[in-house]
Amino acid sequence: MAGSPVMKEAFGNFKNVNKNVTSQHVARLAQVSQSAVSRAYTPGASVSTHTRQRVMDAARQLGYRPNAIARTLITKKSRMIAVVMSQLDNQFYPLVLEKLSQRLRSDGYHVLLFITSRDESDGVLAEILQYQVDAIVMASTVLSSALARDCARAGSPVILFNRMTKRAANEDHPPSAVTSDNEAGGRLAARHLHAGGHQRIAYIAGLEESSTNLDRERGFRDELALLGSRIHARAVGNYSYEGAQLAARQLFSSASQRPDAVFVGSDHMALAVMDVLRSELGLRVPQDVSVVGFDNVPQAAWGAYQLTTIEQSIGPMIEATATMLHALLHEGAQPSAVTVPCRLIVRTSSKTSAL
Amino acid sequence: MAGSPVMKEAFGNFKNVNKNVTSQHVARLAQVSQSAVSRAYTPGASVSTHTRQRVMDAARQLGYRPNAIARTLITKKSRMIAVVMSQLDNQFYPLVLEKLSQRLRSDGYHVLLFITSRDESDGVLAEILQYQVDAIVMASTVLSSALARDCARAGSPVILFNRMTKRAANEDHPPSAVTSDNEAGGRLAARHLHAGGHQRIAYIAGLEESSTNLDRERGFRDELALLGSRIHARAVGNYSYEGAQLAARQLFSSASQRPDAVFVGSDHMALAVMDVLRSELGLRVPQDVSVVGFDNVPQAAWGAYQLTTIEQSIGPMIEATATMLHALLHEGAQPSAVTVPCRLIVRTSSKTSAL
DNA sequence: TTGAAAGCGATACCAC
DNA sequence: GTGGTATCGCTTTCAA
Repeated sequence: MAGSPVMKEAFGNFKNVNKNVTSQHVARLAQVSQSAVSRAYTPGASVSTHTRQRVMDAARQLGYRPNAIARTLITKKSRMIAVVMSQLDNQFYPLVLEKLSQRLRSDGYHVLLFITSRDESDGVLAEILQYQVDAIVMASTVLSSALARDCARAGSPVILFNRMTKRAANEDHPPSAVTSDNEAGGRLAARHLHAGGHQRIAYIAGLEESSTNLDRERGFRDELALLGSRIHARAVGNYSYEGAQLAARQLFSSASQRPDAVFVGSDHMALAVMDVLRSELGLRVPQDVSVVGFDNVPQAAWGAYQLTTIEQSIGPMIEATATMLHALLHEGAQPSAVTVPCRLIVRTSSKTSAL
Repeated sequence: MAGSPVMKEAFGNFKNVNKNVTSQHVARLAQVSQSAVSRAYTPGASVSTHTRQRVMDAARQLGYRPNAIARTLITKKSRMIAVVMSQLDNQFYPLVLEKLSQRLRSDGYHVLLFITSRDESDGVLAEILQYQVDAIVMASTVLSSALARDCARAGSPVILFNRMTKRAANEDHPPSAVTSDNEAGGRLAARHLHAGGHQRIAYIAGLEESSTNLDRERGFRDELALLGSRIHARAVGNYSYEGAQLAARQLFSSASQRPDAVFVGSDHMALAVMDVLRSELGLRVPQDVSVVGFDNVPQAAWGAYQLTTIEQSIGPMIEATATMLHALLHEGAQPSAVTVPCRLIVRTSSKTSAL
C-alpha cells in the first residue's frame, strides 16, 4: 500500500510520512482539488459526502493535519487566547488556570500562557500581540486602561480577571472585567467577626493599589463602622506569603494590644498568618485568634487548618469569562463588567459548611 | 503629522492606526522595500543603520508589530512550545510551570498550555500538532513512546518531564526525558526511616504504572531489604489528595498493627496523609508517626507541618530541559535522557535543613 | 458541488 | 546593502 503508484505520486521522494503533509498532497492522493480538502475540514461547507470521504481516507493514510498557523494567517482568527498570570504559588490561580483552560478548550480555543513577575505586563503585551491571539485574559496583573485599548485596537480585546483598572474620571470605555463582589465580601467578613464578639479586629492588606484590595478593605471598613466598630490595626502583606508573615509578626508583636481577630486579604496570605500564629507565637486558630481569608484555595492548601474564608465562585467567574469572550468575538459586543457574588464559608479538614 | 501626505499614502482609509499594519505599510512610509523592513527586524541581517532607522521610525508611527504567525508559516519555527500538564492542584506543578515558562521566555519561546485530565493525552496531541509547536514538554502525563515518535516525525520532538515511558524491550529510540533520580530518592527515604529506628514502615504509592512510582518504590524496597527491613504495609493513593486520604485511613485503621512511619509517593499526598493523621486520628507528626514525602512543594503548601521530603531540584530539571530543547532544535541532537539528583530535607515552618 | 486562482504577511533567494 | 519575486499552507471568491 505504501508503495502504490498513487502514494508515490502524492509523496515524491519524502521519507517521513507525517512530515510536511499538506492539503496539496491529500488532494492529489484523493484525486480532488485542494479546495475540496479545505472544504472537507470546514464544518458548514458545501461538499458531497463522497468527496469528503475520499479526502478523509487520503488524509488518514498520509497522517495529514490541517495547519492551524496557515489557517490563522488567512482567517485572522488564531483560536488562541493569551492568559497572563503571576503568583502561581497562590493556589487560587492554578485552580483558575486549570478551569479556564478546560473551558476554553471545550470552546475550541487554546491557551498561550504568560507568567509575569507582576507589573512587567507592558513588555509581555508586545510579545502577545505578535501571536495574533483572539483575546487576552489578564489575571493577577495590573493594566492601564490605555494599554487595554491599544490591545483591542490591535485586534485582541482584553478581559481582566479578578482585577479592575483604576477608573479614571475621564474614562469612557473601561476594558471588560470579571470580578467578585469584593466589597460585599469585605462586609461579610466584618459581620462575621463582629458577630463573633471580637474587640480588636485587624486587617492585613494585599497590594495597596489593587482593585481587589481596595474593594475588600472598603467593604470591611464601612461595614465595621456601620456596626459601631473599626479596624483596630492594619498591616500590608502585598498578597505574598512572606509579606503576610511579616505583617502577622508586626501585628501580633506587642502582647498588650494583640488583635483577637484578623481579616486577611487572601487565603494565600491567611495561611502564612496562621502559620506564624501557630508556629512562632503558639496561638491557636480559631480559639485564640479568629482568622478570615479571601479567595478559593483547594483543600490541599489549607490541610490541617480550620479556614474561614470569603469564597470566590470560580465556576461562575469562568463561565462569565467564556460568555464575555463569546460576546466580544462573535457578537461584536462592547466591553462590559460582570460581578459575581461571594459567600462566607468555614472549612475544616473533615467538612465544609457555608454560612 | 498623522494627516501628512505620506501617512495618507501608507494608510489609505484605515481608521485604526494599529490594526492590520503590515510590513508593506511600513515599507511605503519608510520609502524602502518590504524586504528591508523584514531585514530591519532580523538580528543578523544585512541592513544599513540608516535604513533600519527609517524602518523603525515608520514602524513606531504606525504601531507596527511583525506578525509571528506569518513568520511561522515560512520559517516553520513557531517559537511555541506545547506544555502538557495535569493535576495543577499538586503544587509541584504550578511551580514547574512558572519556572519553565520563565526560562523558555528568556530563550525566546512561548508556552502553549494544555491541561489534561490525565491520560487523555492522545486527543490533545492532535490539537497540539496543528499549531506547529517547535517541541512538546509533557509533565504529569503518560505517553507511549510510539506516540512520541509520531510527534517527532510531525516535527515536534517530545520531552518527558518527570516521567519516563515504559521501556519496551525492543525500544530502540526512547523519547527524551528529564527525571530525578527517583530510585536513589527512594533509597534515601528508606535509610532515613530505618535510621529513625522504625519497625513498621508503610508505603503509599502514587500511580501504580507511572515511572516515578515504580522507581521510587523499587529504590525504597530494595534499600530496606539491604538494611534487613521491609515494607510493612502498602496502599495506593494514585498521586491524588483524596486517594491519599483513603490510603491513610486504610493503613492506619487497625490500631494493633499501626505503622510507625510512612513513605508517601509525593508531597501532595503526604499533606493529605498528615491531615488525616492529625485531624481524624489524633496522631502527631513526627512524634507518633514519621512521614516522608517526595517532590518539591513551596512553603505555602506545607505551612504548619514539619515535612520531611525527598526534594527534586526544580532548577536543574528546568535547566536540563532548556538545554535539551536547544540541542534537539538547533543541533539536531538525538533524544536522550537526563537524570538529576534528589536530596532529603527536613522542612519546618521556621527553618529548612538538608540532611 | 467543484476547481482555478488570488491572496493572508512574512522570509529567502536571487540578481543587481 | 538593496529590491523583486517565489513561497509557506491554507481559505475564499468566482466561474463553471
